[in-house]
Amino acid sequence: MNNQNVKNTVRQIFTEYLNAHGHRKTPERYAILDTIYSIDGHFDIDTLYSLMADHENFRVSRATLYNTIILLINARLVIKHQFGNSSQYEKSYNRDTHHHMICTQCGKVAEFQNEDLQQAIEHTRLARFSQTHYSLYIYGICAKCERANRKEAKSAANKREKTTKKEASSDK
Amino acid sequence: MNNQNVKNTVRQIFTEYLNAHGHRKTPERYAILDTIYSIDGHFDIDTLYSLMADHENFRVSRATLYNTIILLINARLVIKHQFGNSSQYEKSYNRDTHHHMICTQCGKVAEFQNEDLQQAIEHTRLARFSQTHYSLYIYGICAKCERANRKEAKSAANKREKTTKKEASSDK
DNA sequence: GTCAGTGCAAACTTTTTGCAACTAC
DNA sequence: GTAGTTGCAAAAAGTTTGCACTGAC
Repeated sequence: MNNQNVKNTVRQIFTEYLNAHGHRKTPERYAILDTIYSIDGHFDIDTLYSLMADHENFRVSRATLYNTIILLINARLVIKHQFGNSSQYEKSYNRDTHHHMICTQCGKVAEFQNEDLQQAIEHTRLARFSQTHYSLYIYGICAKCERANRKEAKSAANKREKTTKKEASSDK
Repeated sequence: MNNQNVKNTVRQIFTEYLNAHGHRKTPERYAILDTIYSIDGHFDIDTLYSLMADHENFRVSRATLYNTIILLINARLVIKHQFGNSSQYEKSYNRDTHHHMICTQCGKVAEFQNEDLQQAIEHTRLARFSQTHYSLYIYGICAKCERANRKEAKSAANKREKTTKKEASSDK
């Protein structure tokens, strides 16, 4: 499905959602939906706010962004994540299921796909709970930070050694 | 392992961590660790702050809580979650691995265990990334909200029907 | 004695809320 | 016309920061 098709489809889904819940179909809401579906990957409210102003040439307030994104989440067109300090969002329609690797040191988030994992999670039966979606965050240290840490550990070890020698030398 | 044993062990692990990184072993830090390991389940900074004052009879500032909890996370004694608005934490040593069900409507978080899922996730090999831990959040609607929604959908459908009839009656 | 760590308050960031103006219905 | 939405600004909530004081080493 190409990008324009996706946009048309999600607009339709959103319209149905708004109708079904007695909400108004304002131009702001559709502009926000369109902008979100132009973004690849994650974004936060601030980024979306800037994009709305720049690309779409359609200014909406942050309050409206917060309001609208709640509707989009309920319409299952957007997924909310919470890594780092601010909430991150991403479009969810027609997007490959993926999981997240998060470096606990530098905060970098990378996506990866794994069919088996996906199947296992989606087929989990939960009592008294109807599953709509899920997020899997795997935390650890990315290759870059790993290298940095090895260096630090080395120098820390050196430092300890020197200290143990009771400042035998005038070395700082 | 009983609770006191766990507390002793984590204190020891923390001591080693502090030594290894050249941090000081302050009474505040140990009091915080102890309090955290007295809590079952999740807690946020505010809860911890209150508990410190009430139970431990040892007052520490929020700033110190934030500082210390970063150390505890790095020492792998505490895990940080981010559902809802504030960060949630939980002890991680000697605690059964579990996953989370989160109701997107009322925000309630429940834990569940699933050995297969756990195995599948832990044994996932990731390129250029050394996994330390993970979080699996399954979102959906809990039984309670499900029931509430069925009621609401019903009354909304009634409302639409009336509206479609072009206000045939004087009904509001 | 020194400097990392602490408490406090102020600052900052992100999100929510109250209200007047606007507009989809 | 009216009630749901919007924008704005103020408020709230959570977290970080600067600084003077304290105490672990």
